[in-house]
Amino acid sequence: MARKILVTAALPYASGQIHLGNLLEMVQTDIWVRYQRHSGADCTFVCATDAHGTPTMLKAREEGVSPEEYAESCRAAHVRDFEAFGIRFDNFYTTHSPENRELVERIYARLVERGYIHARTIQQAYDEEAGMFLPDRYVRGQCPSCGAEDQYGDSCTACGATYAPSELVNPRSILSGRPPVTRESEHKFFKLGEFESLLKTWMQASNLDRGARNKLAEWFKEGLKDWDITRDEPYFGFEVPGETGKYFYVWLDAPVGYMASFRNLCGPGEDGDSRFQRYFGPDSDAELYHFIGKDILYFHALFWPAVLLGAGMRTPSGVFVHGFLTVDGMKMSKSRGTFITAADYLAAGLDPEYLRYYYAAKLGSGLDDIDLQLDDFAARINSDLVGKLVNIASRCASFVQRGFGNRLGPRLHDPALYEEFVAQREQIGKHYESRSYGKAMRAIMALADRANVWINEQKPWELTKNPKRQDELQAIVTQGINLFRVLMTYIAPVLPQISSKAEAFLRSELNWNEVDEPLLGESIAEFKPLAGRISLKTLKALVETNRGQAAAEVEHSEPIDIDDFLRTDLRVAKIIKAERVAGANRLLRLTLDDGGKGRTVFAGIAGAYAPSILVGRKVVLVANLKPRKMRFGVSEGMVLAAGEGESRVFLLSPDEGAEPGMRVR
RNA sequence: GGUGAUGUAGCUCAGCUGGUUAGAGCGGCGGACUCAUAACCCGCAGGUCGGUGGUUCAAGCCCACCCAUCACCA
Repeated sequence: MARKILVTAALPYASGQIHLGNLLEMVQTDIWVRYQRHSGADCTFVCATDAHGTPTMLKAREEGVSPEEYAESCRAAHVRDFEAFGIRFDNFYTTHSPENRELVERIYARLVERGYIHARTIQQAYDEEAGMFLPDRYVRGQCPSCGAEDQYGDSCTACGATYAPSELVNPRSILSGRPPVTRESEHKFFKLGEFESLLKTWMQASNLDRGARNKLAEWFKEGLKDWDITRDEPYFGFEVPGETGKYFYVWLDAPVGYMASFRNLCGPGEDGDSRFQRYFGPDSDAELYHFIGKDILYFHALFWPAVLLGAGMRTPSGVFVHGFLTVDGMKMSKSRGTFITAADYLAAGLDPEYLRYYYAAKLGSGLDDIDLQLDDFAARINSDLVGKLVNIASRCASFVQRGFGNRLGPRLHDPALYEEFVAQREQIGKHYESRSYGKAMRAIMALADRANVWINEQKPWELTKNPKRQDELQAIVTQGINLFRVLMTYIAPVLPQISSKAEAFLRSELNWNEVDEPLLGESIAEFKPLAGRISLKTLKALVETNRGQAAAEVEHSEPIDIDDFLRTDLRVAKIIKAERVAGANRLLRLTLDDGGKGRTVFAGIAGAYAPSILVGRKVVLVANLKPRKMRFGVSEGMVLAAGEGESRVFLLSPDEGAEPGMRVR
């Protein structure tokens, strides 16, 4: 009996654009789902746009449309982006749906019935001009703890203190800019604390990573507090039945949105209902897994199972938590150009399959962050995917075509080797199952290495000259093609496009459970390159373009703390020598006195400065910039200048008295 | 501040319940081959496994402290 599995990925929020971080999760989930389907499980994958909440309401207002219309346009954009990356949902719905409303109301009614809801009056910041209560993030002011300016209402980015918005010094609403007043409001609370022991039991029984368990244990230790599940109008969401002007908090209806998306997929009427019940009924034997980022573990491993337990429904079989994506070792940032959206990636002409492979190669089961390094990215695609894997088909195909009219031979030359490849299926499957895709990729690439070595040893190119050994030659290249076929089958969950191209080439389906049967005696299609190389230049250009756009919106640049800034070692330096660089019309080679041994820096300022007027001038130098090898030599730093480039470049210089080597801060 | 995670060759990472000379891929250098998308193959160089102290016959792996990085704090 095939496993029945329902999988979800975290709901992307309406107002956000899909970026490489969202894609990390979607790709992780999609690979798992595809693997399950390949290996014979009945696996369903649903998701939705998280439509509700204050940000959606305000954005819609800004754009002069209804929140429904706005959320729908976001959903369309989400669908488009995910499709481009080969994410194969069975349903991508929205949380603003009739199914979701019905489920939320039903669950809430049960929680009320069983006494898990109580009312409490709270004090909350209120913007009188905007006429609404303010979420913590909509109040800014001075941190009560360290005095840092312009901090959010919930925590300080400078000192890390957490507090209530009312504690901020000189608070103001980011909507009207006026100081908020405090108003009372009655909210509904969910008694999370009553579920502590049930949650602990659930945690033991369910599939959670060690890291996630640790985190939960930490929260249990702190004690579980009641959860505020309502918001005041105006709000975009579902109204609480029996109340006026009260809405369910977006985080209550979002996870229910998983169910609602599935309910929608099941179809209307009783048939739909019974299918739905097979997955969500209390005696369901279906597995239910949520893929999420570590930032929303609290919601998925505490609130969500507790709500389900409270409503007498089944709980998730597991919650799979992944880390964040960093780019070149740092958080994605608009100003660094590393906040890359799905659309940016595609616009740069990069193949989505490559990102899928790269993520797969680096993903493990834990919640460690994944770093996207551009050089590493290019290297892995070019050497692993193209140089190793695809190359196997490429180097064998020419023989099959020229010598045998694209027909494979009736036998393999080395059946034992083929068996070894088949024998890896189980282990690789386990790696997929446990989400250790990195290990799976390594195992596959190790086999690809073996295949390439084997072909080298067989030297098929020497046999072409010997008419008596044509059968042997055909058996060798037939084996090569078959080894490729096995590997493509293994990697198919990661590379849907390339593997379907491989299927077209092999004129046969890649079937996980049938790799032990080699493809013999069949005729195959003419070989066409399955994947091309990428150049580092394209990748770098992607970041550069983004950075350029970011510069245009300075006011939105992300705040950094003083330590971030101090990592940049700025020094006063004096230009000793400045000379044009032959072959580069924008560069000047500057020899600098930096207070130490001196150094050489290439600066793109030739369009604006004649070398002669620079000598003796003092500038500001980025002293700890990694040396960069250029065609003309190594640049050991950077001099600071303002402007867009070409002739519009303006060097910064210190006032009189500053000496080379002085730190700038 | 509290808590958690991470720190292994230039880069990305493996290293099972502690056990012989610490591994792979990429990059670098040298060589070989020519079937293949300058791909593939062989060889070489590169690490006091963040630091200090401890437990042990034996520690990258266990313990303590410290340092650095990242994250979370509903």
